[in-house]
Amino acid sequence: MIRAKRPRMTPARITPSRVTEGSRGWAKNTPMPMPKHTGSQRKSRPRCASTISRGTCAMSVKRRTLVSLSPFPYSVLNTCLPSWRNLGYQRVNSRMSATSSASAKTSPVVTRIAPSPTGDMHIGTARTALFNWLFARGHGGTFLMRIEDTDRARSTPEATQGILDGMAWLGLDYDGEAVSQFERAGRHAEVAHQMLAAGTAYKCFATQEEIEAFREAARATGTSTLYRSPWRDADPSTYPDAPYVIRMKAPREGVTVVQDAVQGEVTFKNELLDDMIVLRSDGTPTYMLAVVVDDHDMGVTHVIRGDDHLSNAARQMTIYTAMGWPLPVYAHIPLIFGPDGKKMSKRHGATGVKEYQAMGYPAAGMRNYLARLGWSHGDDEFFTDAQAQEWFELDGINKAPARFDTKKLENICGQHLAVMEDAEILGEIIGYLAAAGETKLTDAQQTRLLASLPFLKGSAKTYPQLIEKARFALVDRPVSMDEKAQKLVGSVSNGILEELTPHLQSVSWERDALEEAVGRVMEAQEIGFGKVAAPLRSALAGRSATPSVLDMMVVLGRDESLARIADFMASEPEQTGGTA
RNA sequence: GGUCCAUUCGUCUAUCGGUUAGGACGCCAGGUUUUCAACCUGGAAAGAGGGGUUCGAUUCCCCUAUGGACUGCCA
Repeated sequence: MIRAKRPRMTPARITPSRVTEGSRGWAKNTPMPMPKHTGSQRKSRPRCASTISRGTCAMSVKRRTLVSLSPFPYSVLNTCLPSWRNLGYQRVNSRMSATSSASAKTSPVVTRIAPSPTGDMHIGTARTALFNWLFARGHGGTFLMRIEDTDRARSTPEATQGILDGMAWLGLDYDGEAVSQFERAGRHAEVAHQMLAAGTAYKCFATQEEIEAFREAARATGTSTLYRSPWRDADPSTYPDAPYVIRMKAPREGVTVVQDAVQGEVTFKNELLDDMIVLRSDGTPTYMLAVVVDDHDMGVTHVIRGDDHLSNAARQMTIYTAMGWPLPVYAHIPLIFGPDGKKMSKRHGATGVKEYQAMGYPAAGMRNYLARLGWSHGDDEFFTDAQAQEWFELDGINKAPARFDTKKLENICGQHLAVMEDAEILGEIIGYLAAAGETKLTDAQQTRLLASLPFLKGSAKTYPQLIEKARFALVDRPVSMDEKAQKLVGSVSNGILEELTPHLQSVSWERDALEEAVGRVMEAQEIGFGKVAAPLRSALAGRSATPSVLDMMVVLGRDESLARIADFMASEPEQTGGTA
């Protein structure tokens, strides 16, 4: 089945490939990409329309794959899926249950990835993005991108670009434009003041020094460091003429229950929740406010994020309550650990998405592995994007953190490489070489590489491995020999090749015919295939470990193959030692 | 310290009260072979510990241990 029709947002104006130093990735004061869900739009918007214009070479190849592998009619999905109907959307808070459960049943899925551009895109962020992408795409929904750059001191354009590049590499296409959270500060402040006016938030004039002093003392005496502002119920007539922050007037009694699609029902005592700051004394919003306002304004229905945000969810709910907004479905997914069970960090080697691209893992394998890390669909290990989209559900996500296992990543990558289209592989190799800072392939090298892929791709797991196997096709004459290849050369090597040459010259240059030619030498000399292959291998590739000698000759062609054999015989006139 | 979360082969996981606890990666042993891989066959390998509930617990509850997250005018 072809998923040619996919609900799309307006075509992207900012694209990963087009965002460069001069361009921040979004326009100032652009409206939020509010999803418009109508049946006709869903049916009439071709999925490829914006993707082709958006992509790099590798991307568009990937996209075509996605489309061609695509799964099932949208209508089927809506009828059989949402497990969240039973989980996240039923609010304990009776005030909200009416609105939220109603919207859960009628509104299509909208998810988002909201990374903060303060460093390289973490592999865990990539997996969170993947889960959101899979969920949205599998449900005919919308997947949005928001850059959480409200921390002006730590946010950098480079990191933003890195995120967009990482998403592009992984083939995680989002709808609409990337949204800058910082650009929306005005709207956030507006909401803060609305809550202030409504009395669900209050001005707090405590200085940072005062609060820090309080915490210091609390730590010293071992009491709670939770700050209780004296301004919570202060008479406005007593307000000083001084900078203030706006804090939520959070409930202090009872409990807040987070209905989480992954974690289940998680209860927090309200007395342990603080009156979090939503607007700083300089008038800028905090993350806690911005994330809620933006998720609401963007129409996000499902918040799938790392479980380090679980307790934040309880606190953020007070903003939803204060504004009377329906809650999204929460799904807090466990973090990824390193092989030693500790949080994935630099100590474990690569943590950045970019690094994985530079190590030469195919993106499809990366997606498959990352999806399988902490999520399962029965015993399925190897699957296409289309299958993952069809199968992905929140209740398939594990609650326990999973460890990152490079061996399994490689294995999955190898399986994907084996079934990928040659042109797609070539495109990704070009991307890999660029990411790794290696020299580009010449046109001639690309041609030979492409010709060798059909028999090479089944045995490599990563692009560096593939390139190593294709080395024979990438080098120019004269072919230099390494030590091991040298050792395979014996005193009879030249004799064998001398005898082989006329047979090769007279044969039609096809695999079977070449095999026959080798066979004639085997017969005449009464030796096995290996005996002939050894010097031939050294002559053709200059290495002891190579693809099949027959395959190599086919790829190299008659002239090049014979020339390499002639080179070999000319340069090794006095062979001695080795395995004669 | 407090709050919250987690715990099935080394690793990723299946199981949704009754199974000889299944699969995958990795590992080991064979096989195939034109070198290296790949591939094929087989094998070893698990319910953290202790209490309950139940006719019956890996599965439900409690405690302990261990690991993790949060506890900012960071996100």
